[in-house]
Amino acid sequence: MKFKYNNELFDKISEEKKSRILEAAITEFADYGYDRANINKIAEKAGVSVGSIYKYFNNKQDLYLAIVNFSVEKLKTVLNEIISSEIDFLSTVEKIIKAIQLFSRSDVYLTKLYNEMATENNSELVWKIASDMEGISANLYSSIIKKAQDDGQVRKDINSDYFAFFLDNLFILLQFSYSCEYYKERLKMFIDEKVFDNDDLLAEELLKFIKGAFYLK
Amino acid sequence: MKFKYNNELFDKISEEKKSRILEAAITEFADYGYDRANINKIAEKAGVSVGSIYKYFNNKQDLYLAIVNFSVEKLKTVLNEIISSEIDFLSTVEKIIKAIQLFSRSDVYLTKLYNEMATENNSELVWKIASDMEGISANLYSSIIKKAQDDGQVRKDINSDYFAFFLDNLFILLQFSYSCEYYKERLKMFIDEKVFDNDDLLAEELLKFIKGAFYLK
Amino acid sequence: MKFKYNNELFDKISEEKKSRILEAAITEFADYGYDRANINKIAEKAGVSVGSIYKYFNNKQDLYLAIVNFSVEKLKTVLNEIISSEIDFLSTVEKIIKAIQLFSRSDVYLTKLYNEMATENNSELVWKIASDMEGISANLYSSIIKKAQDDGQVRKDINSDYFAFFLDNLFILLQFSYSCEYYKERLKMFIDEKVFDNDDLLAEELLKFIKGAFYLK
Amino acid sequence: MKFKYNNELFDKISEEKKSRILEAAITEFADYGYDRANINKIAEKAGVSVGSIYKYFNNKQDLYLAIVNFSVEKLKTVLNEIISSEIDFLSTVEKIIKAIQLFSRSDVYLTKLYNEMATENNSELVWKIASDMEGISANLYSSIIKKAQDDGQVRKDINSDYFAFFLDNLFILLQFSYSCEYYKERLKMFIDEKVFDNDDLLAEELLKFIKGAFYLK
DNA sequence: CATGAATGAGGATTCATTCAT
DNA sequence: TATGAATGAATCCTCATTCAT
Repeated sequence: MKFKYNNELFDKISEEKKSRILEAAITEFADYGYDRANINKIAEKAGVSVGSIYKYFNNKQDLYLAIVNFSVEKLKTVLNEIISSEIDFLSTVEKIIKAIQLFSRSDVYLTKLYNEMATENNSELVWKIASDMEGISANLYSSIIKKAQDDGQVRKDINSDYFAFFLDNLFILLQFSYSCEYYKERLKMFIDEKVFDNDDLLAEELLKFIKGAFYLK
Repeated sequence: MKFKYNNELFDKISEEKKSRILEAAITEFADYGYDRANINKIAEKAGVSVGSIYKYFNNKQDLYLAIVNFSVEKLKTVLNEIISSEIDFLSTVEKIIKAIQLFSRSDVYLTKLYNEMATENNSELVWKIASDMEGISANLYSSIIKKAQDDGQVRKDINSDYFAFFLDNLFILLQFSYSCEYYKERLKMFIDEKVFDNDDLLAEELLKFIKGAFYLK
Repeated sequence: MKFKYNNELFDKISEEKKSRILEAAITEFADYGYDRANINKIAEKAGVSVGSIYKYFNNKQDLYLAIVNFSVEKLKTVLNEIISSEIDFLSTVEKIIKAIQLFSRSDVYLTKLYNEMATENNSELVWKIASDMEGISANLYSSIIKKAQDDGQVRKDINSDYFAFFLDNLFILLQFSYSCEYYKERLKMFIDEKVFDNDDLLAEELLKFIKGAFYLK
Repeated sequence: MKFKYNNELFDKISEEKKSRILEAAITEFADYGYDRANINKIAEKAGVSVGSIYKYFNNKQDLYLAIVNFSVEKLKTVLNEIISSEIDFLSTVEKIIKAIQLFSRSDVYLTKLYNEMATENNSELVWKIASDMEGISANLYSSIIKKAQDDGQVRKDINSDYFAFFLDNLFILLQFSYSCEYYKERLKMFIDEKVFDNDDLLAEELLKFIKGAFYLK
């Protein structure tokens, strides 16, 4: 299913203006959270009028959903590239971990936004967002695992859906731990202050963890 | 380190009134998030005056931190009971999983609150909260793993700190998946609508996942 | 030094609207004092929204400082006209006395405001206001006196700075005595109920007082 | 006329408790002004309960009036001592100036309070306060001047009531200039930063000013 | 279409005053 | 009489949204 949160007018403006608006919105929402984010400041940062913002998007929530959607698409692209490279399961996982580390460092705001979004209490909004992510990880991981099981790379006595879920859980918290203040502090408390200086070690241990879980020889 | 977010006056009032206020606050903060939570409504729900709330707590943030602290203590109690029961590693993990499932169902608001809290953008606040949780999971899990390694229950070629981190990640997202709207929707997408009707299956698969990761025979 | 307490937006609106807002603010602040003055009431009186007030001025204090500044400018204009008329010292003093009497009657609120302002306990605010008035009386009177000394109109065995200060003291309390409740009551007690019916007598006696002090033949 | 602003109960408590309450109130009112003064803080500072304060005084305004009254009495005592010493006019004035300088330095709060009080906008309150001060300066100065005129010390072509008023104006602003932030800044602008290091010079010049005004040979 | 000034409802916080103990 | 916990009205300020130009 595909949702559209912007009005037609937004489709017509220049790509440059579009991205100026999206970037401004992502930064503001990620920095202050949904509630404290200020539409007037977003307009100013983007160099357009508030009036225009409201011509492009019906309201604050729609603008929010639009950028969430935008960030999801960006993530999908990264993941799809990895998946389509047709390598073995473990290498795929390793690539994903590295990609998350890279992505979370460069696109901090997108991950913060994801976390912010997941906290949203408005249930209608939650449903819209969750649906929006549909298929992205759930089906993706599940099918990779099934394929790996067929190939004999992964143990067969596991439920691929549940294991896809656990795998994604590890990935999600990895992202948060690289982007969101609270989870960063938390990671430091588990390891130490210097944990962020050694991405490879973390990747290596996580891979070991996952490898064990999936019973890879 | 130990913080105290309420004023002395709060210590003096009846336990019944205390819990009325804490419950009202937890519900409000968990339902609406920090920003949209309304102190006046909390006071009304708790059956006290706003003035009293501000006699007990210096401001909205302190009230918030107080209930976070309160929920952390509640979690600690549950975990400590399990840990102190001196059983083998795998049984401990199993007990924790079951406890999370139970706790998350009964104390939905506490977990929602945790999620809400972890999203907070105010960095000073984040630091206070994170410090507050110090030792709870980080040291706890790490030491259990180390002990299990010494006992020969768990593989020795892993870094106990990192594995404690991954383990906690799985637990945290398990909690969220039972309490927070977004994560509930997400879990449904990974498995199906009926996933919440079969807690045991989820527990079983997660245990299998962790067992594999920790290389238990 | 020159301060600006309003935002640019305020400069752009119509003179009519500007003065509606300033008048409303002056009246409210002078009637109730800084603390009890109500921004919402000011907005209502001025026929604009609270939001607009806060677009024009950053906060209550800035609005207050803006009108203080405004009233100072008004006073300066009156004084400068008198000074620049190039008459002898005693005539200048006489003109100032008459001007104060006139001004205090017509612009009661400005003087009440001055008194209110001088009472302000917030020291940062006090410094801003005092600096704002810089040069208005201090340098003005002092230089007039010096010039009068050079001309032989005024005795030379006095310190012109101190005498300027004493002179201004007399002027300030004259203003208060015509505008502020307390000082009005006080004046009545010194003279009688009908003192305000005979401005000329007061002016005449004050002139006599000052004339003696400055040793004019 | 004599007013009483405290309830009978206040008369019965120990002098020590009385003065603890009055001192606390004077400090608070002078520091923060009538509006921002906090009755609960006054009670705490004085070491009594709020309930007691409200047993002793009907409300905030009455407590305020009571301390104003108290401070007036203190001033009266100082002035009466000077007046009753039966010296010549100029020496009396000199003594008063020195007394003001001394008093304003030691009892800063009383003078700040006077200024605060004089700004009060509530007209009923103003009338009460002004009446309270009745006779203190008005009649006092006027009669001294009349006596000095009879003695031939002071010129006879002046209205003693008006000149008493001008004289008191100079005294009042002298007090303010030693006690109140705004007037202190103002004095510095007339003279310089070091003006407060040389009380004698100021006294000398003021005496010169007054001497001239009163035509003393 | 774009602009950006104007709107006004909503919420955290304070503090004079009361009253049960 | 003394206490001090409880009350709740009152007010500054923000910001999503509108609409005249």
